[in-house]
Amino acid sequence: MSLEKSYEPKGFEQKRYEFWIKNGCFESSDNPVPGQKSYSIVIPPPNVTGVLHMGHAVMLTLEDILIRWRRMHGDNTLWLPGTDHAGIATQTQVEKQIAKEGKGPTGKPLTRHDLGREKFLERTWKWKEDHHGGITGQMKRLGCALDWPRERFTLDDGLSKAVREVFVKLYDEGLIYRGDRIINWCVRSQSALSDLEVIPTERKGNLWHLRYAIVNNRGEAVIDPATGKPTMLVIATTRPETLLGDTAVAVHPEDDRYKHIHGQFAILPLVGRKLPVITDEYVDREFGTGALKVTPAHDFNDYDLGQKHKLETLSVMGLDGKITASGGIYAGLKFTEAREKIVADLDAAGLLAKVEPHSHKVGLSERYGEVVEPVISKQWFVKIAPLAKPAIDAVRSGQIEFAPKNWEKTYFEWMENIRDWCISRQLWWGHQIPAWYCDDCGETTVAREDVKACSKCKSLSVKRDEDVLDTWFSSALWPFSTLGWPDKTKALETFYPTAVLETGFDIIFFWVARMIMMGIHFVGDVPFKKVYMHPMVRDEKGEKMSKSKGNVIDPLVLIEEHGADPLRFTLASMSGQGRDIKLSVDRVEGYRAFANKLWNATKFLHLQLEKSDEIPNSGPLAEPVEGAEAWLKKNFKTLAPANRWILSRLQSTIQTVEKGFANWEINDSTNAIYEFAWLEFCDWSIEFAKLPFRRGGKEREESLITLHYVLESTFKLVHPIMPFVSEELWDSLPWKKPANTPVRARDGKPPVATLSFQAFPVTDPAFRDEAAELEMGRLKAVIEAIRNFRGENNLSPKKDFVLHVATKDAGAKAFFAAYANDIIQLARVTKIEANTVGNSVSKFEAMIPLANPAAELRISLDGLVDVEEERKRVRKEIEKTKVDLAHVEGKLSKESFVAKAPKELIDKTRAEAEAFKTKLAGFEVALKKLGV
RNA sequence: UGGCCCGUAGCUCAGUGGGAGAGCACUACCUUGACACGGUAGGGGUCCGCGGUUCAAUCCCGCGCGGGCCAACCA
Repeated sequence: MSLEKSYEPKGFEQKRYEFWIKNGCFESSDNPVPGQKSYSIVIPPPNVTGVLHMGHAVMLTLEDILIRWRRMHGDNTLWLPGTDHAGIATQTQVEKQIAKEGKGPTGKPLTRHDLGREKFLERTWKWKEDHHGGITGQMKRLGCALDWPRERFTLDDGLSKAVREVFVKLYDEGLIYRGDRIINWCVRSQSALSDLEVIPTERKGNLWHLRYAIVNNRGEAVIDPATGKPTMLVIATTRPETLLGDTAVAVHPEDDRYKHIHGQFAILPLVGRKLPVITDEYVDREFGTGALKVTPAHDFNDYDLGQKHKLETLSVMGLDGKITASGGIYAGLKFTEAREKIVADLDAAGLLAKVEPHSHKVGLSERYGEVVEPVISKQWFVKIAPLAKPAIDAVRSGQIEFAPKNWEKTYFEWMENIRDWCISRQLWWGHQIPAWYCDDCGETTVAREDVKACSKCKSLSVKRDEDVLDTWFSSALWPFSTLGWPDKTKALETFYPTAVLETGFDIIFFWVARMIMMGIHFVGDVPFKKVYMHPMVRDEKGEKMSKSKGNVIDPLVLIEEHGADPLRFTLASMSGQGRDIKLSVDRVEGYRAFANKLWNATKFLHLQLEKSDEIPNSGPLAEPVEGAEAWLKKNFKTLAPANRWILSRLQSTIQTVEKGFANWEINDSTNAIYEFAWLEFCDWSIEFAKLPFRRGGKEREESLITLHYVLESTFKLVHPIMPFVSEELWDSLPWKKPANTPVRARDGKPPVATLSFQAFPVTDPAFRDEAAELEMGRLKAVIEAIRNFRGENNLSPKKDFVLHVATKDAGAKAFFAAYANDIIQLARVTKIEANTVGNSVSKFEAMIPLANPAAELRISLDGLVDVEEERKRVRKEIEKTKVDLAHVEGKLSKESFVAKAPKELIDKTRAEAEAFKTKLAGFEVALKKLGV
């Protein structure tokens, strides 16, 4: 099989993916073979109508790496795909669409109410069907090894059944209740929101200081001892309109300014209502005037205060965004209008002490960015504390581990201060709450099956609750609902608990914590054993990507331009960072070059394997009958050092890559592969092999077998990260085996040639060779010293020169005898001639002293380079060596170092000092040779 | 206010209790039979500051400074 000139991902990515799907490469089994471990990950389901963004790309890449890696290790691997119905987001999109289509009966744009619930849901389902292929298709383009036949959707029948089961059970256990509570109300969407869906945002506003007259229980003014006049309590507020709902004022019990008003009453400005003065340590004496107006119906903290002090709760702000009838003369005004009017009226009445600018946090709807009002409303809640406790314990006891570990702290902090979860939403797109209210007796019936009659009075006049559940309610069940729960399925038995939950830290509370609670409560076991948090992707400046800023880097564009693999490699290599990834396109281009490098190395190997022209004994080479690996192992001792060296380096690489995958340090894996493949294999191994390739015969065969084996191993190592290009190149190799994971062989499926079914490399001590690594290190240093001479003198590679070598001992002599040809080849030397120590080869010469191998290298400068240039080079070397020597000698001259440092370190340092001295002396001689 | 993360070459980032690294960018030379998405050589850093522990600190500890995130009861 011949390869294209260079890496062009468009030519093969789609084809490869189709091949994997056709052959069921990503499918898992409910019946693993005996002894086979199962490994499962459920995908964090993206919004079904969404478009793939960078956050998805990170998540999908990292999960795919784990899945492919475990599959190559022989596990029964399930990566379960699916999508989320995303209540508000999807409903809003459809509403926007129908609004464009026409006008309703009142002449306003068409709303969902004009269509009616049934019609609207039909439209939304169609919308879902139309868009579903978008996001799933994009996952496929990224190369995700998802088990597609098991794909689920949070509103499908099975999941709906699970949702219903959970709701009914929690209701029966008293953990779901309906009640009037303060909640976040979004006027725009006419729905309740959970705390998490409200984003506190800094807004500029004012602090209005209002005057409340203080009276006793008989209505007489209370005299302020400080002034001798009737007390006017000044209270600062950012929301004057809420005063209509005030039912108390509060001061700190220890605040001396206000001790005389304890137990008295305040007259509510404009309204005239008598409010009790309460004391509570919650009040901050430092803020404003140290006095607080309490509006239990429209502020979360005031609500708590109200509960504690048994205050009346008076709703004055309606769900329609207008002041309610309780607001007296202000009834019917919008909140903003009411504020203006009330402030004006207060001012007119002389009750406005002062106004000062003040910025404070206002809750905005996550979805619409509009102000969210705390109001009292009848909603459904999950009583969360009893569920949270075991979920906290599971993490504390280590049953679930977070990585990075510090996220556990965040988790605990939230879980220990958790509020009840408001789960009802006034939407249509979602799981409708399975509660029916009886018109006759008022009973609430909650049931698994749809209800026709009241469970208490049997009346047929029952109405179903119109609301749906928070989207996250169904997401919380995802790890087990997708596996068939509440039925006791084989899938559940095989794959629950899942191995890993991998996601962004921004949904720890929305999703991760809730899955843990629900999993433990309903399945009796944690839903996953590990939680891996990946960083957020930001732009080059570190800013959050957003459409409005126009700084979005579209992963699909990057895939289109550079291929899925370079993008994946980039994201994986940046995954080790703390919380943020600043993505730069440069990096993607760099890894595209890496893919191209692999491509060309493979092309070179093909060329060599097939070569049959002028060189003797160099026809197409077949794989050794026992296989390359066995052959190499058998002949390892007699292989050329360069071959033993790269095999040994491969072992270290395997070890690092494996450790990185296992310990959630995937960037270590990517770096190890990159450095091995490029800096060791391509830069040195291939270059060393060119000589034997040119000569033909046994040497050529040995190097070919080594290179083939190492390259194939590299493809296996990189496959989880870059599945497409690794498979394309691997498949082109002549000696590949269809399948070699033991599990696949027993699985009854026909073996197809794919890396998915290849065993992931495992380190083999038989291929470790420290002596070869040491020897090659020396050889590389010799070659680099000569290259440095050439480079520093700007010597064109075309300029030839002879290298004169004077060896100082038998070892050095043997060394140069063995590697003369390699040095000639790689350092671009015409030839090597033997010389004796100290023997000049011309009037001006470059002399390169070597410590190990002990030798002097000489190059005549006649007609080659400017002598002054070479002097500069040598002086530079001398300076460098002097700094090095001073450093180690400084250490050795300290008594405390010699007394306390480990012996090996001292020995090593002494040896280094000797080597630097030798080198320095050598270069000083060299400088003299240059006439200095 | 509390918690967390980050501060290393011009840029994006690795890294280690014992002489500072990569990629990109930059300079010079090179179309050498895999690769110009390439090769070779090179320049460039008080590893944020100040203390402490240690024979030895960029790394560990403390205190600052700067940037970011999260949770929040300052109306």
